Amino acid sequence: MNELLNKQLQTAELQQQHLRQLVRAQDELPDNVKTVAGVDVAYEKDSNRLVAAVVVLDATSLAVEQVVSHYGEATFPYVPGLFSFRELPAILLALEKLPLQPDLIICDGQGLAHPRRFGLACHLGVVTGIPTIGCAKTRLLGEYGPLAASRGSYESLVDNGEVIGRAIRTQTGKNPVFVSIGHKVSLDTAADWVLRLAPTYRLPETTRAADHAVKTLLKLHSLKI
DNA sequence: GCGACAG
DNA sequence: ATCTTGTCGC
Repeated sequence: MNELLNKQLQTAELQQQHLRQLVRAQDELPDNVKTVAGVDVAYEKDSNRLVAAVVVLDATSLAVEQVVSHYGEATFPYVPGLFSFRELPAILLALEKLPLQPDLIICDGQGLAHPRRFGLACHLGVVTGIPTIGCAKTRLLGEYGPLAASRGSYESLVDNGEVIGRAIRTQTGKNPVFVSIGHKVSLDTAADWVLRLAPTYRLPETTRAADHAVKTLLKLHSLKI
C-alpha cells in the first residue's frame, strides 16, 4: 500500500523539478501595489476536512477588505518538501472566488528556501502568475549568522553557499521570520514588504488575518452554522 | 546509521 | 497542522 504513495511523492518531486524553472526572481510587481493577500489552511482534528482562506488587505492601511474561503478535504499527506501539494489545491479554489486578484500574496511557508528551490510560495506564484513572497515561522534549511536583536536586523539564509532567503527580525527581541522569494519579487523587495506588513507583531498582518479567518471558519463549520 | 524535517 | 490549563503581564 506504500507503492501508490511513493509513486505520488515521486511524481510531485518531478513536478517541482519542472515548475521550478518558471520561477521569476526579479521584481515584476505593479508600480503601485494596492492590495496584499494572506493565505492559510486549517485542518479538522480527526478527519481530512480542511478550510482554506484568502484574505485581502489594503496595502496602505492594512485593513481587511475581503475574505474568501473553500471547504474541502486533504488529498495529499504532509511531507516536508512537498508541503504545497497538500495546501495548494484548496488555496487555488478559494482564490478563484475573488472577483479581482490581489497584487501580492504573502504565504505562510517557504519560497526558494526549499530543498528543490520550490516551496509553497513559488508554486502558488508560478501557477497563478501573481507575485508571491514566502514568510515562514521556522527554518526548513539553510544557515545564518548571529542576528542582532533589533527590529529590522537580518542575516542571509545560506544553503551550500547559495543565498536562499533571509532571517529577519520583525520585532525586537522576538524570534526572526524566514523570508524567501516566491515569484516575481526580489529578495530585497520581499524583505521590505514583510517588515512593512509586520509593524506590531512578529508575523505579517496578512498571515495573521488569514490564520484568524481560517480558524474561525473551521470552528463555525464544525458547529454546522 | 541517526537525526532533522515549512504547515 | 492539532490537542491542551493555567498563568504571567500590559
